[in-house]
Amino acid sequence: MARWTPPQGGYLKMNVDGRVQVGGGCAGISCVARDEVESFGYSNIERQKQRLPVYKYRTAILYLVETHATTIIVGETGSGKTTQIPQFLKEAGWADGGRVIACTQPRRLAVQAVSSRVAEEMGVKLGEEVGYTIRFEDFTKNGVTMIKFLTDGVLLREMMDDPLLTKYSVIMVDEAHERSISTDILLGLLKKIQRRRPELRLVISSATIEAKSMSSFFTSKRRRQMEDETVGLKMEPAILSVEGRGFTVQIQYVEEPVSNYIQAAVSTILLINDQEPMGDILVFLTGQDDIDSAVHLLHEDIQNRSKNSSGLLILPLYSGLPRAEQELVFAPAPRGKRKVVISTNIAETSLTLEGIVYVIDSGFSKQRFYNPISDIENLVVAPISKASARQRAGRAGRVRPGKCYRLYTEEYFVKEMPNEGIPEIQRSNLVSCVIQLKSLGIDNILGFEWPASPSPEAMVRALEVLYSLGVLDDDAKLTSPDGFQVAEIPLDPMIAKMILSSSQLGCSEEIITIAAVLSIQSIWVSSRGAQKEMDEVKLRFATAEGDHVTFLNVYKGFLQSGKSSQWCYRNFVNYHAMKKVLEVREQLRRTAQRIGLVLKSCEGDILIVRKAITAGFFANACNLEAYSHNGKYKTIRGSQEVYIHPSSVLFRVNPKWVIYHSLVSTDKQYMRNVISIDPSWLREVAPHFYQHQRPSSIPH
DNA sequence: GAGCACTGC
Repeated sequence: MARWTPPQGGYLKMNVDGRVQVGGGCAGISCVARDEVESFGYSNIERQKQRLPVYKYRTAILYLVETHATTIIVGETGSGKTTQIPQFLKEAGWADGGRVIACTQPRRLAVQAVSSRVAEEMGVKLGEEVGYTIRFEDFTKNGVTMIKFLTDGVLLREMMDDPLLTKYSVIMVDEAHERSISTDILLGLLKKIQRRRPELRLVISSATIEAKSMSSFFTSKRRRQMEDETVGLKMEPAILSVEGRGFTVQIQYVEEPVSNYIQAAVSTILLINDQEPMGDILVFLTGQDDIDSAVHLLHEDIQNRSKNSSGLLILPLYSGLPRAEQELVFAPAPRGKRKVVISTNIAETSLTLEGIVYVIDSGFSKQRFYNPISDIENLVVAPISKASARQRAGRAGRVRPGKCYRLYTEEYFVKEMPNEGIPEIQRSNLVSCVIQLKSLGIDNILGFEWPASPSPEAMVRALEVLYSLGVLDDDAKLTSPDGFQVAEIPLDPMIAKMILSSSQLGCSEEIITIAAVLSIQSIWVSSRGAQKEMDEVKLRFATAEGDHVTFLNVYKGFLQSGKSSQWCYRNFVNYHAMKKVLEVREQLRRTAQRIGLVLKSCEGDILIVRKAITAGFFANACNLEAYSHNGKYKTIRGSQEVYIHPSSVLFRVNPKWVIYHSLVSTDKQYMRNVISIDPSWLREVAPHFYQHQRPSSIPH
């Protein structure tokens, strides 16, 4: 690779816009700051609690919650809102009489971290007065737990049994500014619940939320009317801001737009290393490729100029990295070395690194966009929002005053960068979301009040897909039993439908294994280095039927080895992933039994396994183009040009008819996880879907 | 013969 040329005669020129107090941050984890955790003793804890900014708002918060149906708390990093507000509420009696205070988080890790911190502060055992629930883990005790932390996804599942969430007196929705799909669905549903349960209190908490738009969402004419009827309770939300406790972060912008942000990032790292006092550097790039080339450029520089940059400890960070390598970023740098973490968005919210003093922000991240017309989700590099930029900058001010180098101009930041990102619900396939609402009895999906409405096209497309799966009827109501059963299974409806069919066909044990494997990222060890060797090992499990059947062979081998980690290591299989497969599989078996499915093995009759897969994924059927030399397929439904991904066991095998699990779009559309089928099955499992196809594409 | 931002049930 060519050596980079430093732009503009050496280094980027930065201008300084003065000192800017930066907010944002991961409230969940950030409240458990190191200085708080490392001290002992009740009085010490008490003193620390009083030092948190939120402490002086205690009375105000309790008053607002008492008198308002909804209270919006805008709190910056380190304000203490997540750990303290539930305790304030409990002390004020909101958990009396067996009622429970709930606090939701978007991520499992945050739920665990925050709940154990709160249990420690209250001097109780986790799982008693303070508990938590995430998928696979329920540390709560009925009648004992007063404060319960949970993911918003778990709370949505709870609504399927108890639509009005009657055991909760207050529900605090934390990190609402992240606008995840679950958070948005939850907010829409909570607004509805409030109409039926005026005594329920909501606390919406977030770092950088546009509080006014959230407030207007929770305000409506009908609500004002209720206000008159419910004496003393204000329906219009209260808004309270709590300052953070982060350090000042000085922001620097480039004077001219940069053409290559990877090179710009690399030269900025070297600039910091030459000119700035010690302190670790965190760089935000978009993905694995960017990160790898930045790491490469830096290593080249170290070799060429050995002196200056040899003091750098360069660490990549992204979710696909093997666990051990990921953990390196948490270890402090050796004496005299400066740590440089080059990361994706994972360091923006999910992971918190201590000791970062300098942040370099490329201004971009990878974001998912869904096209309802083609029904394809794409991952594209897109500009971030001001809210994200502030969040990234805030990562530099956790231990002492820091600096953030933005690789874009101040003018761009002020004039062009959007204030907030597009909520996930407006960028996603809505199939799961629609069936969830249907199962909660929301019949008029198109009339549902969202904090941000998804496009009608995406909504209609989701309804179509669910109709074709036979889980919605002509009136868009859940069918019985299929629709209700699919809604109960905590996976994508197409997977759920596949499981239902497997119960009828007599291969549910196998299909549940396949469903578990498909629901985790990858069961293979990621190793770009030993690719050839890995491909060869993979052939041991490969079958002509396709990837799904290959998964069955891997699972079988794993069980026969006695679930051995050595076996996994030898076979390039990710041991942690396989443990997860076992866990998901167990949950699915329990769910299947609960909803009355038949658990049965097909004893090697793979044909019916492929039929069951077809029953869920018939919409992803593709036909190899006649006389195609390069493995070109066309989707039957949309005549999209697609290819088998080189990681598939069917790559270069190119069966005439295939079904894929998902598409990845790069220079071509690649099908990942592919299985060969007999086209006659398509009409068998989905006659309604295939009867109106063009004559040329009708399977015979 | 190529590459997967991040979550969650």
